[in-house]
Amino acid sequence: MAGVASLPSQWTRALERGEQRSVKRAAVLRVAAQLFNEFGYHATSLEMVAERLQVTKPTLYYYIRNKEEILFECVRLGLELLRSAIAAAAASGGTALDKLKAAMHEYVLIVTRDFGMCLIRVGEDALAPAARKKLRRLKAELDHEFRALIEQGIAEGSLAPCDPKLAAFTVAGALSWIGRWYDPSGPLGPEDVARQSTTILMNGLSPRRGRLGATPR
Amino acid sequence: MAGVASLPSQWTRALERGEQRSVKRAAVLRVAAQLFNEFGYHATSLEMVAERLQVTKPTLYYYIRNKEEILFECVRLGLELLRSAIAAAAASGGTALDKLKAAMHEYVLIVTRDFGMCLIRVGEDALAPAARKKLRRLKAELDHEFRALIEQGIAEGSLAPCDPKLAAFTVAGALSWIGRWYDPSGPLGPEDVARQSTTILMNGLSPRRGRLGATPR
DNA sequence: CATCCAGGTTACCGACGAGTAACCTTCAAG
DNA sequence: CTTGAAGGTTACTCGTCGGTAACCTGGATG
Repeated sequence: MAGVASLPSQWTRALERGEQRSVKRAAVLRVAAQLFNEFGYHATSLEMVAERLQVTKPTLYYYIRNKEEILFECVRLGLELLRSAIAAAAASGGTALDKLKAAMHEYVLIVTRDFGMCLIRVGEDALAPAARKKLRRLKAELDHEFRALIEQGIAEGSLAPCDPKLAAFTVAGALSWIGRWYDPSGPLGPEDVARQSTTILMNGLSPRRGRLGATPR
Repeated sequence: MAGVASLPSQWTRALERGEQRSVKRAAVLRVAAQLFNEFGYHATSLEMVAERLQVTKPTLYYYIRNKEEILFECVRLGLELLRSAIAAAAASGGTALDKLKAAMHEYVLIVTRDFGMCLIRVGEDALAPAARKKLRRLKAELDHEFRALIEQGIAEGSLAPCDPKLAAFTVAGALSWIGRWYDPSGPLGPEDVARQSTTILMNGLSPRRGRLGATPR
């Protein structure tokens, strides 16, 4: 902001305009995501999106190309959030177990928020094959990173040996599903849910003998 | 069948007609569920359903009232299957842990099939409030039975102490999610998936000390 | 043989929602 | 002061889809 103020006025104007534009575009995406989460993609009309933004439908087309692009971007943003969270966890210090726990925690925080929820609740099924393929690719990358974390943990002995593929699916599934039922206006905070779910997934339902039993850390 | 053959012909005729009718109705529901699972509720037109059944659209209205009824019935059937499976598991002998394992196994088998998958993938969100409420109620019952099984296990010491509500959500979530990615034409059989997922959920990702560690049974 | 009806058809209606065309307004720039 | 573009509006098109009306047909029934 301060640095921008010393530039030629035309530039700052242009920048401000550009910012305004992307800010508003982001608002369109966020509101759309919320409505998609509430009513589903097909049951959400662009008129509903426009109404909640206090504008008329054609205005939306100034910021987006079409309805599909909205969904694509929402899902892409959700995936991007997850990807960077997992990457950050993987790049942090500690054992693979610690990294995995951190990743799982962040995962929950994301799928309980607009774009992450949209990724989970709506999905990319409504999109044309080309767009769907791109998102599937992103998903595959994500799964790969997640699985790598598990494999690493098994290799170093901080995780129990198991099929990494199924383990990744199971864990990601349990965490993803939270995005289906979680209600931000409900009694449970995202942090609580994250903590408890990850604990259960790490320790399992069966009781543990020995002093490792009680929820570690 | 054999008993029916000795009845007056009018009766058997009427019965046959009635059977025909309900058989065909079931076919409508099943095909619709498959299409819903593939394309989503709103993206599936009744014409598509009719086409796959080799009839025309108005014919469908001889067997069902409207599109909403189809979805309602599909989801209800899915829930009914789950409910009876869990009830059967709960009524079986053995420890609560055994019952829970059995219930989880059956759960997977159901959500990888047409109606169970429809319950998971489509859900009741597209329905009018009244119908939605009924299904929500069924879901709540289901959750209750599942949770009771967990509470029972904790009480008798065959399960580790934890919040039964979150535990039920986490486990049911992990298992439900399978219905999202499972592909019947893929390499993994439902049994394999069920076995591995339940094992992971029972034992957790963290390694277990002591001889209980190795995947039990 | 006339009739009735289950089970299906063709042809249509009405609503709704995505997307577009053409127009209006504000405001910075020359 | 006019020009031009950003940002928005009203009014429309057009395809699709849920649902209905009216009609056809074959076989059991009296």
